[in-house]
Formats: sequence, C-alpha cells, structure tokens
Amino acid sequence: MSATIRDVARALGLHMSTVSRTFSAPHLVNSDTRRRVLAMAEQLGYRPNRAARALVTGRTHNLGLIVADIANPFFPPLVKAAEQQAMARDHHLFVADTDEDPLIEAELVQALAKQVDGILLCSPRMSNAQIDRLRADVPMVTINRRVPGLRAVVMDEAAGAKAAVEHLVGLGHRRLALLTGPRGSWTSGQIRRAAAATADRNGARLVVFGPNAPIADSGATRARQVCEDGATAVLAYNDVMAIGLIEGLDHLGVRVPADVSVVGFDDIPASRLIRPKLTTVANPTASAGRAAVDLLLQEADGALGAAELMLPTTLMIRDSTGRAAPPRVVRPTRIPRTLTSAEPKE
Amino acid sequence: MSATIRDVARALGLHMSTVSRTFSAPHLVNSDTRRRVLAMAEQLGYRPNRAARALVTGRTHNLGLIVADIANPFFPPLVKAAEQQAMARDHHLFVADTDEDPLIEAELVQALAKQVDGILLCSPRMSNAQIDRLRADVPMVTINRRVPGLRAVVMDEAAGAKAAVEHLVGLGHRRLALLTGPRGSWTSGQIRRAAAATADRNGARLVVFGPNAPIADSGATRARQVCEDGATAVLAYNDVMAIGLIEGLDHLGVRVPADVSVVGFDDIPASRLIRPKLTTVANPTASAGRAAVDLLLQEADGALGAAELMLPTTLMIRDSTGRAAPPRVVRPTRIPRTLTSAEPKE
DNA sequence: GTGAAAGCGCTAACAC
DNA sequence: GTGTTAGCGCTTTCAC
Repeated sequence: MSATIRDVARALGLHMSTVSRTFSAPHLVNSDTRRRVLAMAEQLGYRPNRAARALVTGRTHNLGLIVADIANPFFPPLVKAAEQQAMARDHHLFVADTDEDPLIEAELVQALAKQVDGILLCSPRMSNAQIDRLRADVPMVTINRRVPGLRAVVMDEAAGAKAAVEHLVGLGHRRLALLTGPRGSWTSGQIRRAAAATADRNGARLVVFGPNAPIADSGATRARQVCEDGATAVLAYNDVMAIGLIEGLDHLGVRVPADVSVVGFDDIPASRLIRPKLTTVANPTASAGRAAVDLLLQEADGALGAAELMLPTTLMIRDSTGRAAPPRVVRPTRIPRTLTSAEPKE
Repeated sequence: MSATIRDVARALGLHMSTVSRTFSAPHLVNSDTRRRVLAMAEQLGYRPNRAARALVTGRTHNLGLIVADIANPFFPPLVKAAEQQAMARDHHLFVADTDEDPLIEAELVQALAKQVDGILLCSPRMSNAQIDRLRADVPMVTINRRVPGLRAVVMDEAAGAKAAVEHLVGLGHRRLALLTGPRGSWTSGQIRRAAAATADRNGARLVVFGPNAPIADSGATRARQVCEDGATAVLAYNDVMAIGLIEGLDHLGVRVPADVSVVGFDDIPASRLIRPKLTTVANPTASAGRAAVDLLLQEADGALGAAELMLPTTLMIRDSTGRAAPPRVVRPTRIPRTLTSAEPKE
C-alpha cells in the first residue's frame, strides 16, 4: 500500500499530528519542519487520504451531479462546466444518469448522500415531496427546477417561450402546436404556461401534444398529428425533438418553414447542422453548471447567498421559421415508424 | 447527523458488530435478528457509510473515469454506458475531464487514486512512461490505447481506416488526405499507419495534415490546404472534424462529394444530420464503456481474464463519398476564420 | 450466533 | 511548535 501520515512521521522522527498539520493547517507548523515534511512526503509519495479525512472532518470534498441522460446533448456542456468548477474549487464530482427515472433518481441521491458534501439535481423528475424528503440526507441544489426551500439555478425558458411565440405570431401564425417534454419536467411546464399565455394575449391558439420523451423520435412521431391538427408553427420542448420533427415533416413532404415553422430549445450544436438551420431558444448551460456548483458549495458551507439564480435565454432566429402559409391538408407520403410513443396528455 | 451502526445496535440492545454483519455478511447472522436489524435500520434511516467501510476493507466501491473532453460527442455514450455498468455492479463513478491536457490527466489520476478502486483512462494523452509510473498508485484500464502491462479496450479503427481507404480507392481516388488527431492520440497513430499502408498497397498516395485539435474548427481550417494539395478524398480523425471540413469546403465553393469525398470516424448522431450525410467508421463506444468497467473490476479484484478487448468497427457508407473527380484548382471564395491552428506535423 | 477489542488514516482538542 | 489522546463509522479477528 501507499504511504500514510504515519510513515512520513516515522521517517522524520516526528509525531503524526505534526505531519497532519502540515497539510491541513500549515501555518501552525514551523516553516523548517514544514519543508522537511513536504520533502519527505514527496519522496515517499504520500498523498492525504481524503476519505479518511472526511470521516473526521465531515467534509468529503466530493459533489454529486445527477442528470436525466448524459447522452442528451443538452447535458454534456453543463456536466463539463460543473466538473471544471468543482475541480477549481478542489472538489471531485460523481456523475450519475437516471435514464429519466424518478425512482432511480431518489435511490441515487441516497446512495451518494454519505460520500458527498452536496448533490446537484439537474432537471429532476422527482416530485417536490420526494425531493423534500431527501433534503434531510444531504444538501442539494436544483438546476432547471424550482423547489420550495432549495437553492436553484434556472434558465428563463418562459421568457424564451414568450419570445418564440411572439416571433411566430409576428410572422402571421395563428395556430401553434407545442410538443411538451417528459412527465415531471418543470421546464416543460414553464414553457407551456408562458407559451399559452402569450398565444392567448396575441389572439393565437396553442395546441399541446405531450408528454414526450425528450428524444428525436418523439418529434418524428408527432409530425403527422401536428399536421393533421392544422398548426402552422410548432414549438418543441428541446432541439433534439425539434430536429426529429423536422425530419418527420420532411418524410411527410411538408416543407419547413414554407408549410410549417419549427422552434426548438437549447441551441445544441446540431441545431446549426440541420437544414433548415433551427430557430431555437439558447440556454446558458455552461454558466448554469458553474453557478450551481458555487451555490451548492455555499449551501454545504451553511453560508448565506442567493437562493435562486435566473439565467437569461436568447431566441436565435435562424431558418426554420418563416411567414405563415395558409392551412393545408397533408397527404402522408410515408409514415415514420413509432419507436417511442408517450401518452397523449400530461 | 444521520444514523450510524451504533444507533441501530443500541436501539436493539445488540452489539455494533452484529449490525455490521447484517449488512456485510448477512448469512452469519440469525435470520430473526437480521430481520429486526433491517427493520430498525429502515426506521432510523440508517445507510452504511461506504467511506468508513472503505477505510477498513480497502475497497471504496468507486471508480474513476477520465476523459479528454466530455463535450466531445464521442464521449457521452461511453460515459453513460460506463456509468450504468458501474451502477449495475454496485459502484459509483467519478467523472473528470482533462481538456486534452496530459498534465491535468496525471494530476487527476493521483487525486482520485485513494478514493477509487480503479480508474478508466479514456483516450489518454499521457506518455506510456507517465502512465506506467501511475500504475503503482491505482489499478487502471485504458480505452482507445494500448499500454504495455495494462488491460485495454480498443476499437479496431485500423480496420476501419483500411476499409475507408479501400472504399475510396474503389471510387477512383488516388490522392488522399488524412487529418490526424491531437498529439498523444494513440488512435490517430493507428488510423494513420493503417491508412498509409492501405493507400500504399493500392497505388494511392496519402498526405498527412496534423496534429489537429479534435474539434470542428480544425476541419474548417484545413479545408483550403487540402484543396491546394489536390487531394480528392479526405479522412478525418473524427466526425466532428469531418463536419467542420465539409462546412469549410462549402465556404470555398468545393462540392462534397462531387469535388472532394470526406470520411469521418465515430458515427456520432450529427453525422446523419449534416448534408451530405457523412460516410464514417462507426465505433461501438457504449460497448467499450461497459467492457472497460468489467475489465477494471476484474483488475481491481486481482482476477484473471482478458488482457485486451478489441471491438469491431463498421464503415457506414453514406453520401459524403463518391467517384473521384479530376483534380481541379480552387479559387477560395471566402477563407474560414482560423480559431485553432495546430502545428502542421505530428 | 453474538460480543469484545483493535485498528483503517486522519484530525482536533488539549497539554506542555 | 509539537506531542498526546480520543474518536470519526465501520469491519474483522478472536473469544465464548
């Protein structure tokens, strides 16, 4: 096994506690002693065992990050930013993936609780009550969700939805469709409410399709329904679904944006790759990841500070939105396979 | 603070060790006692503290996963699969990102060494010597890299490169270009050697441009050089670069595949989104992630088993490759901005 | 089948 | 400024 504090102490004829202090409170140790300890530690390859330290200090210097699906392109930039911020603040990060399952989510929080100083809940699918029960076990901060009593980092997707609907109405659209996100998504509710209110205020009608798994197939699957409904513009819960929708519409021979306009959320890199380039609400995910780590550390320290951080979103107008066409009836040329079908109401 | 083994024991008038055994060696405990302990643990919300357990058993039930860049779309499916496999085998996963920096990589290994049972090194950029030095600190398994003495999961990108070059030669291409990956990438070397050998064997010439940061801008930046060189087909180290290259060529007014054919590696989702759809060598990254966890746990257990797993790759022929056009001179219409420029040799 | 005791690597009073 | 001591939560001999 590798060297311990005791090995270093013995090699120097010092007591363990002096060596310990050299690492945990260097100013309390004679500068010459300190130098010798450091040198010997270096030579022996000694590194403090954080887990052992945690046992007595109560601080693990680890954080947990729980996301719904790492493979969803929305998350990697957030995970990366959180990891780097944690690192910069001398903490390591456990990353876990729930596959959109609230049960796994709750289990994960409990499993990690003892080995971390706090947990970042990213777009959690649990109920408020469940989250509230877990609060006793470990400090938590949510991202993309507001839970009473918890600090949170949220992105102003409501403002994004409002801007998107106004953009669409300005282009003459009067019948809009919204593809919502998965059951339990707080963001989806925010978008829905804001979109509905804005449509209402502008004399447009908003038809809601959902819940949907936040994957491309959901978009593809909904393409036909949206057309049959007669909507001339569609808001999708995220870019991945929006891209799936554009492909689904393409299969049906429906042109974007000539026949139907499409707006997504997130501004993932792929949204600039698809043709037409996707009009979308950009989310500052990296900033959110960094800010959430700061908030969590604050929480873990029992320090004061902001209870909530609201980050602005930006509507990126690109090529998937255009002037409204007169309503038309669609004759499907090819019906896309349904890989995932969700219940048709939320 | 939350309940400990001692609380449970006291509440039941038992000794700590009996409670301990209930969780770590249940068969050694009277089935009735066991039931009472479990019930009381449930009631008190007791959960074993893994860090404390690790201190005595030497097994943390944690693993580390170190990747070059989580935001690179190659990695998320691998991270996800590794995380789920680790979970399934009752281990948690630290995930860290090195930003392609070998120094950070080495530092990370040392920092995590004490809190994990092993580390997965994913496409490491360190030298063999550095990795070898770290072996003493913690069990490691590499992915996408062969290091003497370490177990590894590698994907047969050499076979992929060979298939790609043969495909290109079959289409009449005789002057090929290769955009290599970053310095320190083992995979890049494998691709290069296989591509060069295959070109050679087929009377074609392979010109090498590199090293390149594995990002889209590298591809965009190389577009002009590749054209000026006169190559009619290009192999890019990964899909992200290939996509950047296609966009760069587009800016130059060079048509893909009419003027220049492009092949990538990885088969990321975006490769099917870009037009023309990208011909690429698909890598089984999810399988690699799962297999690597198994190998690492084997290594940590000191168990026997495969020293190396070679996973097959598949050439996906799509729309970015076509028959060779006669060489032509390019008059740049617009020179793409250089965001990242790397040294022109490896 | 259960209890007693020692100790994993480290820190945190408290002496001196 | 350094040594002494106790103990964080747990497992693991060894008795009985």
